[in-house]
Amino acid sequence: MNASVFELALPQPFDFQQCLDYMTRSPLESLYRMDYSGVNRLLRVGSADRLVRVTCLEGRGVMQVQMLDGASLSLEDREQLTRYIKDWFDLDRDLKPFIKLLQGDPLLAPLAERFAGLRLVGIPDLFEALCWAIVGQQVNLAFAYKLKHRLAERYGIAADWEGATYRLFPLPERFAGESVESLCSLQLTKNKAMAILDVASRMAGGELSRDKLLKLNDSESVDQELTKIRGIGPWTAQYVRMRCLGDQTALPVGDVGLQNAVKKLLGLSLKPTPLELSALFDQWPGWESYIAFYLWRTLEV
DNA sequence: CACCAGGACGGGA
DNA sequence: TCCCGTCATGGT
Repeated sequence: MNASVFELALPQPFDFQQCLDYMTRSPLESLYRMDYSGVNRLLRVGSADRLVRVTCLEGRGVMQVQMLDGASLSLEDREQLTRYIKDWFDLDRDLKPFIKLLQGDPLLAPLAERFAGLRLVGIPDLFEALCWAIVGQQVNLAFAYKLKHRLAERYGIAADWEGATYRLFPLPERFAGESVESLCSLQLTKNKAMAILDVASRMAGGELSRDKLLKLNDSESVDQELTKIRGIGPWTAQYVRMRCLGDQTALPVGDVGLQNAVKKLLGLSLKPTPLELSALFDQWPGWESYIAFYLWRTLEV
């Protein structure tokens, strides 16, 4: 047994291919790279940047995590990486009740058929999640991916492996002393540039962190903590609760993609309003984020 | 050239 | 509190 590889038990249901399909949706994704059997990405583990490969042996019911540099992991590093991988693929969630909910609802049953085993792919790093949400405000996804790539390319750490370049999303500290103008040169709007610098500064100073947000007892407090930052509105806060904090009840009602998905689902002639979305989801309490995530998939498959 | 895109903000009723 | 105009930038 090589100490550079470890395994995690897979929950049921779990469909790795569904997760990979989601992650492959944009050819512009720059933070990880997929192939036929898994995904590689550069991650900071402890104080080192490690190239990590994730695959699944679904017959044995395990996920395999491999360090591509072949070097072993300390126990502490392995625990940290395990935490990250579990959050990335939402391995600790029991989806059985969710599948039951889908199957028992005529409106949602098709989702169970099409996406069974798909996990809500997370963005465990708060800074990355916030930046991704900020660059994604009110622009199409293709452009959002370009902006993220430019951020990673200019400010992130890179490592080459087998002819491909892998990038670590920049750390908040990297933006200390950066100007709004330098971010705007990447074609971020002024407001987005200022928001990212503000978030970076708060996180680097320890005032804002994922752990602190997780310790708040209700979603309203989280939204309040986040939306007090200029440039972070309700959509961004809800999005971060959904993709980063693992809040099953998060529902980005202002999301135009979700609105379009529901419009399609119900055969409406107009996009539903946030209020209408909220009322619709009242019948599925506790699984808002998963239903929203699955509905997003219906726009791309 | 119009309209859209996985919004945010501020002023006015 | 809710509504609405405005900002801002690339894609289609």
